[in-house]
Amino acid sequence: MSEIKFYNTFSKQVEAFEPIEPGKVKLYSCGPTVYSHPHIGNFRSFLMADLLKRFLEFKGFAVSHIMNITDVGHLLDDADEGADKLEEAARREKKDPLQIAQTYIDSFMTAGKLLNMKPADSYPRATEHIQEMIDMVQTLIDKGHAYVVGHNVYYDVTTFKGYGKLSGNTLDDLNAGARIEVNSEKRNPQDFALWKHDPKHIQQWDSPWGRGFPGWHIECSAMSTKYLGEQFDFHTGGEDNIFPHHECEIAQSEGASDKKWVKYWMHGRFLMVDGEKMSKSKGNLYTIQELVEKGFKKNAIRYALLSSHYRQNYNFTFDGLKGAEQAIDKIAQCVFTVKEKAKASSDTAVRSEVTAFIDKALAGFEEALCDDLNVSKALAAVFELVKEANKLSEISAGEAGAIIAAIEKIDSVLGVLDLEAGGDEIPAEIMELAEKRKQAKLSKDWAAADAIRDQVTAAGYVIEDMPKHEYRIKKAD
RNA sequence: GGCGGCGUGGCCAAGUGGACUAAGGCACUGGUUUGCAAAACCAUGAUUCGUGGGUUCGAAUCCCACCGCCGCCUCCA
Repeated sequence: MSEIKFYNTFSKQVEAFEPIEPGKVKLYSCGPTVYSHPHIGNFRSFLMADLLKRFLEFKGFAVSHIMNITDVGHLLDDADEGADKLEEAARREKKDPLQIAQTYIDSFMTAGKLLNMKPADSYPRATEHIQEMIDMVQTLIDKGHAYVVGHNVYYDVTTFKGYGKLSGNTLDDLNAGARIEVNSEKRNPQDFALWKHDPKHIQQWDSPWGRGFPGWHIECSAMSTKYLGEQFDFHTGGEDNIFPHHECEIAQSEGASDKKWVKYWMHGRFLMVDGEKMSKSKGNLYTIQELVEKGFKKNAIRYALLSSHYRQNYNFTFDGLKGAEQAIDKIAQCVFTVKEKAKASSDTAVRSEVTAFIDKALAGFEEALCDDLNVSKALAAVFELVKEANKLSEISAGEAGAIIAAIEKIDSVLGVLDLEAGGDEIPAEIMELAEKRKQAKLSKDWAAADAIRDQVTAAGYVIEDMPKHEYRIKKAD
């Protein structure tokens, strides 16, 4: 049994995985900021966390998973000026910020369901944890990590010796970069806000420092501590979160607790579309719902976003999505065929060569994922299994059961097959046509059979013939 | 300017010093099968891993240079 290894952004190395508490894993994922519909890029990062979680569960760990919802806007820039995005959206759509947030939370949840993401144990919302944030800010002030200027509170980065360790930035480098407009209130240009006062802000709360709103890093520190404790195993996010967001979170959490906070940091690389960076101006910012409306299968979207390594830029294309549909169908087809072939059998015996290729595939699958979630390699093992299974001309009931159990086990991690749903939903009239065609074929009326097939094709379905006049109907791509 | 990543067959992608005479998927072509298709199976495709040097008995894998692409350096998954 190979050991589980993950690349840790903090150490910049692949490390052997050892949970803090045996058998248990605590996982925190940076979730959506709900001022717009989440897009495929956001979901690539969320799906990385989903894959990690499903794999750890596959390996028998009890996983506690928390994903925050950022429903309070961030400042646009560190000069602490400008509108925040949630409030901008609220003004644009002439709605209350919380209404805006709810709209996009719903959108996020819908898309997550379409992508067959396992729900987190809890989705804490920033606006419901203001008190926890205030408490943590107070602790940081008491410990000398933070200071108050008027109605604002800042974190003094020079008081935290590890600042910059995650991102590789040093205070000097950041100084040299100096894109930062110097805010004269701060002791150091790199200091970041923990609590801000701004009368223009719509969302405001009372605090010991006056009415205001929390800085945009404190929510993750406060909420993760509340739900997972002062130390936990994994923190995931997109690569852009590394700096400043996660760097600042470490300074806050470790500054407040004086304990090593997160054991493994995992960050997904950005997704590109047609070789270009995704952006609104290029019009290549797709949402999951849009792709489903375009007729792409939700499982194919999941497969596509998941099928390349999370530390690799993934290039999203419609051709790639088509390919993903084909690839999933190959596995689904195999399951169907195996069941069909074993239908008449009541033999529970399993030949040793069948056991052998099943075991080999499962071992290969598991070993690949143990290696820092090498999905591409894991998928190769799956397709070897499919190929071997397809080669069998006779399959006993026992063998079919073993093959399908293996594929189910694999899909508990991949989550792309809809095994319990049994494939596409087929309308009754299409089922009738298929049955008529079968009768036509039995009476060797090929012209009638072909005419019916054309009719079915025109309706957007495909009939695939099986041995003994059986058939499978599926939606056309 | 500082830091980091990538470039493998038509497309996606694994492999990071020796059984690589380079997985797997998609697409293509030929064959088997089929009433004809589809699906499935078999076969075929990189003398080669961005380009040029170098190290080594041996390099896709290490080093140097160059070219191209991507990310971070206080909005961003």
